[in-house]
Amino acid sequence: MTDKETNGQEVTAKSNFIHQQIEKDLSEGKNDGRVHTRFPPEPNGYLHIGHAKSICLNFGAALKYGGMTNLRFDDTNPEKEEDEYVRSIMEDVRWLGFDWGDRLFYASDYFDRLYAFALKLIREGKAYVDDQDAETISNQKGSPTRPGTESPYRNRSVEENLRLFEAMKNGDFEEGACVLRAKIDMTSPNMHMRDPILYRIMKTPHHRTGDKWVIYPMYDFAHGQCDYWEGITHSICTLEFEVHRPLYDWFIDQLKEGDYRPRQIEFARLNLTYTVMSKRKLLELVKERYVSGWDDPRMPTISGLRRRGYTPASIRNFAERVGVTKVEGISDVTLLEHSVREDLNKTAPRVMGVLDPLKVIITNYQAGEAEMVEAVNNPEDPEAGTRLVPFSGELYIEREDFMENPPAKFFRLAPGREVRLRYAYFITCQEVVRDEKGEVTALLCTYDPETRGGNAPDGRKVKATIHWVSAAHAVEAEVRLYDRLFMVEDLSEEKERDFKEFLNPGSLVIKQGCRVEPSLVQAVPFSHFQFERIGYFNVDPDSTPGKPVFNRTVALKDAWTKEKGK
RNA sequence: UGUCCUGUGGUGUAAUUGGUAACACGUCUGACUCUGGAUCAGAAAAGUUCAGGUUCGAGCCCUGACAGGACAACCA
Repeated sequence: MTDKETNGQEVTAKSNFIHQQIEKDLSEGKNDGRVHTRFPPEPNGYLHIGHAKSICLNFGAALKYGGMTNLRFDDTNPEKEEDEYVRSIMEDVRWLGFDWGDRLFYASDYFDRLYAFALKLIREGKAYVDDQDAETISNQKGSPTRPGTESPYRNRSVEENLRLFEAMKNGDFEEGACVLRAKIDMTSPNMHMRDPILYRIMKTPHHRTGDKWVIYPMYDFAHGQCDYWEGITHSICTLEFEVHRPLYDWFIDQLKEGDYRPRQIEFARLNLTYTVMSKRKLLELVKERYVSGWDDPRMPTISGLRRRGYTPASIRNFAERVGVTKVEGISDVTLLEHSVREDLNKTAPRVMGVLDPLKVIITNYQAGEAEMVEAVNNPEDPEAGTRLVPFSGELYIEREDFMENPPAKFFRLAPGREVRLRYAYFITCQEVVRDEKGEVTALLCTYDPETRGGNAPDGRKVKATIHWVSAAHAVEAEVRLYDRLFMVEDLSEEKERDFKEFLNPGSLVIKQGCRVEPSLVQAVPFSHFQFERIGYFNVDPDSTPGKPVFNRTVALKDAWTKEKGK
């Protein structure tokens, strides 16, 4: 990880409806003027760009109003949760530039208190053990348009409930034999209020509590209470939990002693064009090897974006730009791409690299000789200085930069035409060399020694400047070019077919035999570069000594490609 | 045939809380340039889902439609 740990402070959050609600709460003197948020991932997968939005929102709001943010793992389902995910989530949050201080919690930290709270509800006649199976309970729940009916076990005595619940905890029953339910209202128009399940029996070891428990609380029974015990004031979550809010509030009502109470506020999750954002689908892509892993650079995961070459600042800026609302839409990936280009343009050192080499022989250059030319490291940053790049009579240029029969708006090299080799000399193409199949294998060119450094003393201009590397000095590299993972813009509109049918077969193109300037031999994994005129690249950890591997983060904006498309 | 949420340029958001639609990305011009990058200047693009109503005045308030979404896991 070579990106600097910024703590996200420089993100001056523009206002949104959540900030407005926080300000209203503050002005009404709620919760002693405290603002305390939390980021509550379930450790059942890697974090993605949608989580990044939530992280920025939660940590950002606390930063803005002088509050704090807790990191809390919502680990109430041992069947899905693993330590690997816990590890990766912490890494990703830190990498994004946020700090939860010493406030690292797990829902499982509260299992004892949750159990005690359940006991209290039973004693108050507000919870009961139901012996029915899942299907029966589900049928009794009714439907969104039809009220539910009460369980025959609903009115058991407090004593019996206490005894049964303890037996549940002691492992006296099999999985599925019974559950603990809240006694609320089976006719409520809100399905979540129809005697929701509080505890179920699961004889699966938990990643943190081991086999201490065989009963586990449901999300609804855990989340709000954890918020309460941690002193959370604003519990920000996504829209699908909106219908859970009355239940969230009901539990808080049972728990609350003073004036303090946490408040749940929902916002629309992030959707991005040409990708999927559900952990279930991402897990499927990983498990079935459609991608190389959670950190495959084509994945919208934070680890994937990191490996692809995205920077924390670019992701934070993106999160800021998409804003926070309750409108479910889909944001354009090009906005994300714009955010990295903007950041990398200011910070990435420029280098020269040729993806598809075409040999150029400078016929009037002394064979076997070489010299160093000075190149600017970053025109956007004078502090970045300059470097020396070797030049010789045998070079490689980009195959795309030469056309034998150039169309009107093609400005680059062509027979008889003169162009500038960046930071070096003007060259003119004199002759095209081809193999027996007619394939162009080399170009014979002449250079003008007077143009050293890139300018002609006689003031003559060239239409184009192209990049190059010296054949003898260049380092061979592998370059991985990425394109969108899916071929359709909005996957949510393709409900009829399996999402995997829309995978883009060309999302990864591996190019071997690329040539990069020698300064790149020892490039450190995860460092960023701009290959001049091509795009931004990131060193992949697959690199080996002497054989770097680069990932294309994003291409440079390219007027010629656009012109070609016309 | 329910309850709740949401409808503003192509996309994402704004609109001093009732005062005459703004910003970003994208698109299109042009300038500049040793990256067809960056930068700079400018343009096109919504009259706010629709219909009524209140008001001197409505994207904001009211009513009713319409459209999209969420909710019937012992998932979160």
